[in-house]
Amino acid sequence: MSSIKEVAKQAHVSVATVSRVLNNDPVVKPATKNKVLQVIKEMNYKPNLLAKNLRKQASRTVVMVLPSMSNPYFSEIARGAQAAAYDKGYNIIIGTIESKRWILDTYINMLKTNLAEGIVFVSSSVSKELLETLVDEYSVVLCTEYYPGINAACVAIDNKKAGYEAARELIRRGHTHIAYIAGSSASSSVAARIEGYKEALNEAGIPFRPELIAGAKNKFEHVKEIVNGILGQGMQIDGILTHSDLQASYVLKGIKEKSIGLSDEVGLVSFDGTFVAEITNPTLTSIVQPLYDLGYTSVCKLIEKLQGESGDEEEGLILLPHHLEVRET
Amino acid sequence: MSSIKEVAKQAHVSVATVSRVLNNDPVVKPATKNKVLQVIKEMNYKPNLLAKNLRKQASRTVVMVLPSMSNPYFSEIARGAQAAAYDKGYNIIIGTIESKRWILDTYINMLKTNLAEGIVFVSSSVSKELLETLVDEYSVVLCTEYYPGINAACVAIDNKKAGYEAARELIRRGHTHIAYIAGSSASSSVAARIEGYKEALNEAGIPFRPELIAGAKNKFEHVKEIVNGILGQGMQIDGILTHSDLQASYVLKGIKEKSIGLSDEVGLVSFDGTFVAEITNPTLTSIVQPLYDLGYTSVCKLIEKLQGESGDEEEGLILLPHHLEVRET
DNA sequence: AATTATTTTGTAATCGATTACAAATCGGAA
DNA sequence: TTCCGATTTGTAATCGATTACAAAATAATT
Repeated sequence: MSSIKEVAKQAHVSVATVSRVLNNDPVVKPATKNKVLQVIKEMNYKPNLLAKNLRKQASRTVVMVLPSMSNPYFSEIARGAQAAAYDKGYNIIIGTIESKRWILDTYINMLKTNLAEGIVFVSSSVSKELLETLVDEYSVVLCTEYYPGINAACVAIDNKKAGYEAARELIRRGHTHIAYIAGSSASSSVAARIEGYKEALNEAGIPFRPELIAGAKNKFEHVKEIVNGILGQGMQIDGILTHSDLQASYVLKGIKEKSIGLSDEVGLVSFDGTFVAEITNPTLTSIVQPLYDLGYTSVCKLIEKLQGESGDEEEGLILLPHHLEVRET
Repeated sequence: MSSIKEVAKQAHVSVATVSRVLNNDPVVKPATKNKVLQVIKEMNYKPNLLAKNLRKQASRTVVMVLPSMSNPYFSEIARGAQAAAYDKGYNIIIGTIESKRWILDTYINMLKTNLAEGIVFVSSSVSKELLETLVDEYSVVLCTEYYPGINAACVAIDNKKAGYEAARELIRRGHTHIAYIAGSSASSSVAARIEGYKEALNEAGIPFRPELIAGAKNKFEHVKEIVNGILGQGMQIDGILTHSDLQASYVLKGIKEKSIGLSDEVGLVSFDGTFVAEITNPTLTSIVQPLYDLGYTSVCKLIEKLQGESGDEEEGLILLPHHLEVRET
């Protein structure tokens, strides 16, 4: 492997000059610059970034941690994140937890060992306690999930408004017994959406019934259990909100195979708006999140933070617009 | 940021000793080892991996390049790849091309600049020409797509057998006019599956008709166009094989909204077996690929290669088992 | 031509680890 | 005690870049 030293020797200049050429230092005389570039091309030289990174104490690498990869919701965020990193000239490591908590250490250690300069946590991929120990020392951005009291920027949608709009849509269609299949975690987005949901009920004069709310994982069996559980309590349901497209697809599946005792005329509105909403039969009405942009913006914010000189900026909530897409359900 | 030097000073030993402790060198006396470990803990010291990587000329990082992320087919491969990297103590960078060819350079440059030690190309994320220039100099593994004449290991399923089995299933059910919606690229897997398909036809005494084969992208509009094109030529179709679950879901969608002029009793078998096959209505009969294992094995092979002393091993085709999963279509 | 100012290049320290080799320490045998 | 070998530790070079500072080369000024 050719090094800068060999290039210097071949070009009859010092390593400093070669380095200057590599970094486009305008101080080098055009003649020498050309000579050096010539040699670089001839030798097919590429600088060793391990050395550069060490010297500059910067890896130009960021990490994005996702709960999982199998949900298209996350892939879309990751796609935006990759694009942002590319545009800003950074490398990005996309890591997933897959519900094995200890894997998170791998990614956090990248910060601690200088392999990465900053990190984006998507959804509930990290606990508040851990976050607290990180935000002071490292650059952290949150994506889709807000942690009150944590001093880190958060990029998300207005979940309360989204919950309100989703519920209002069902109410508009005349549904009044609306169940809410929330996400599994007690996250801020779930809480905010429920708030919005309540507000819509309230506005329509429909009493709020807590029995109609339950958390469920992105697993068919789990969703089925939850819905049947609510129905088993004798609750009449004519509308359902789900936290994700996948959950909604499971509801449809359950209805179809009659393992969920709902008529197929129940109103169904989901969150996310991934391609899943378009391949189910019937297709899903959903609150479409700007997933790509959420990923893109998160990484941009993080990199801005890394490059900004003063460390004490707003660190607020950055809300991106969502919209209701009415399809067949 | 604390360095090894400061640890050495605090512990009243040399940096060499600290380094030995960090690397579990059995030569250090237990007493000093404990003393050093104590200081490391007190100072909350973490070694700077940028320095270590430079010195050892190894980043313990590999790259996996995927055509895209939006297809669950690839996410599942990526999931396996991540697990393998984790198990082997490597970092992995998952990169997607998203049909912007120039992005590939980003990942290849990681090899050239010592940021990564090896690379896995999934599907047709790289051209044969480029591959040829890479395999001699770098460690390369191919995943799901084989390039004859290229000296790199390839992890895939037996596509010919899979094509045969898929077609045979439709024939078994009495279908004889079987269209094949191949992948968009002129890849080896497409060719192999078509070979198997032909073999099944041949075995059943059904004449092969090239008009029934067409490539299509993973886009609804494109699949619709292709299928309607075949039908427009007056071809009677009572069975369809698709290269992916997504394509099959588009066929179902087209049938349902009558934008594809097929009866809903047409036999449909897809490849992949992602979760998509389970959320469509009806659910998809498909050739299930061991996607997670394909990703896992690819990365393992790559790392083995990196760690192996002799560079000239078999480099052959590693075939993983697939199976036909009969669902509703 | 001599002096100064400016441009261009080179020398050497540095980033933070690893590791070959040398040196110190220790224990036991003569 | 003295010497030898084994164990343990330290010194310093090294990885390949960047960069402050010094030095050389060139241009401008008197």
